[in-house]
This record gives sequence, structure tokens and C-alpha cells, in this order.
Amino acid sequence: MPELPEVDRARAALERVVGRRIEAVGDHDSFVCRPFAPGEIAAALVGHEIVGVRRTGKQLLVDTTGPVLGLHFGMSGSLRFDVPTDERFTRFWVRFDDGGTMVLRDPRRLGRVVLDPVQRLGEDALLVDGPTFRDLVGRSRAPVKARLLDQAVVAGIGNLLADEALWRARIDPRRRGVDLDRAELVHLYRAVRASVRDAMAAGGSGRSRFGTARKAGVCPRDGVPLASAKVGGRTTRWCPREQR
DNA sequence: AGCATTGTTTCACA
DNA sequence: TTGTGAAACAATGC
Repeated sequence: MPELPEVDRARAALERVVGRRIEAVGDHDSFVCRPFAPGEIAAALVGHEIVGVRRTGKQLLVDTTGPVLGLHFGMSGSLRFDVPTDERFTRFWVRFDDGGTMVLRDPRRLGRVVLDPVQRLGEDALLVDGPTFRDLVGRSRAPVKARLLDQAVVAGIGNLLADEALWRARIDPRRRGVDLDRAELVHLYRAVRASVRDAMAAGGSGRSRFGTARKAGVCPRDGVPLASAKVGGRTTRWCPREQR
């Protein structure tokens, strides 16, 4: 369930392992750990201590006294602590010197585990300032939703948050960035930040009023059936009456 | 059976 | 050249 709010929750949970030493690593899922060979990540990490945890967008960075461990949850990844490492869907795990474990559970295996990740990400959605956001989003000829989903522009916004923010800002997801005026971009910027913050408070993306309504197919403000189409390659729902 | 899925990368094309 | 969008990736659930 990972968009920025879920990943940030994982970051907070990871704070508990700071200061622990890595005793063993399970890196034998060659798809999730690609392009590293089985044992390669383990060899690089064993014996090192976790010294910090950072997040940019949906990317998690675990600093150690050795390499940086990069974690990405893909579509279905999540972290578990102090559970057995042989459970179904365990794709990667770390055991610490205190006997505790960190397990990456990821049924669909679209998550990634890498050493020293090279990031090509834009500014984090929670940190980007208004003028920068307006400039980056407002200069594109792509549908505004596709622009929001582009992690190289603003990092952390996924499909649900994008729909949520556009609904709050009352903007049609199919409109081109260049066709939005300054006031609309201001609204969108505020809507993005509010959507992210609310999702974090609610414990996840898609738990908002619109997130619930998105499934039901009815706009929670005016009861109009939501429109649905592929925008930016993703299923998109919006209120055809309010979002212009 | 068929289709959709809260993500990212690659590749074809304008 | 730059940007855009569809397909591929893997696996599950409806």
C-alpha cells in the first residue's frame, strides 16, 4: 500500500533498529534484489551498524557504517519487525545482533532492495516549495495527473494521492499543466500537501473521504457518479461536474 | 476466465 | 533531442 505516507510510516518504524549491528542478511530473491547476485548484499552489510534512516519520496535509505541500503516497496511491499523470516512473501530480511529481525514482505515482488541507490528523484512532496512546484507542474504539456505521478518531478505522489489532490483542487486530471493558471497551480500545490498530511494522519493513502468514495464511484461532495479513464497509464477517477 | 491492482523502468514514437 | 505513453515486470484477488 505504499505511497509517501506509508513509506514514511516505515521510516519511523525503522528508527528502532538504529544502533543495532547487522548479523545476517537474506537476499536470495534475485528479482527483488536485482541486479545484485545472491549473497552480494549480505556480504556488503554483515558486521555493519545501522546509523540512520532517511526517506525521499517513496524511497527509503538505511545508512550504515558501510554501504547505504535502499528499500523500495513497489506495489505491495511492507516492513515487519521481529517476525519469522521464513513466512510466505518474505523477499528480504536482516537479523540484528540483539536477535531482532527486519523483514520485507512483498507478495507481488515489485519492490527493490539495492546497495547505494542512485536516485533520480525530484524534491519530496512534503518539502517542495510553492514556486518550484508551480514551475515544474505548470510547464508540462502532459496531463497534469501524469506530471504529479512523475517521481523525477515531485517525489512521493502515487495514484491514489494524485486523484485525491486533483479532486480537492477541483481540477480535471486530463488537463495539461501548461493550461493551468497560477491560481489553479496554487490550489493544486496546497491540495497535494494537505492530501499527503491527511493521509499520514489517517494511517495511509486511500483512507480519506475521497479514497472511500473512489471505490464506491460517487463524488462525496455532490453525489455525482465519478468519471473513470486511464490517465498517465493509471486508472483515474474524478468528479466530472466539479473538476474542470 | 478475465481483468484490475496504492509502482517503476524500458522502449517506441512524435 | 526531449518528452510522452504504452508495455513489461510479478503475483494476487475479485
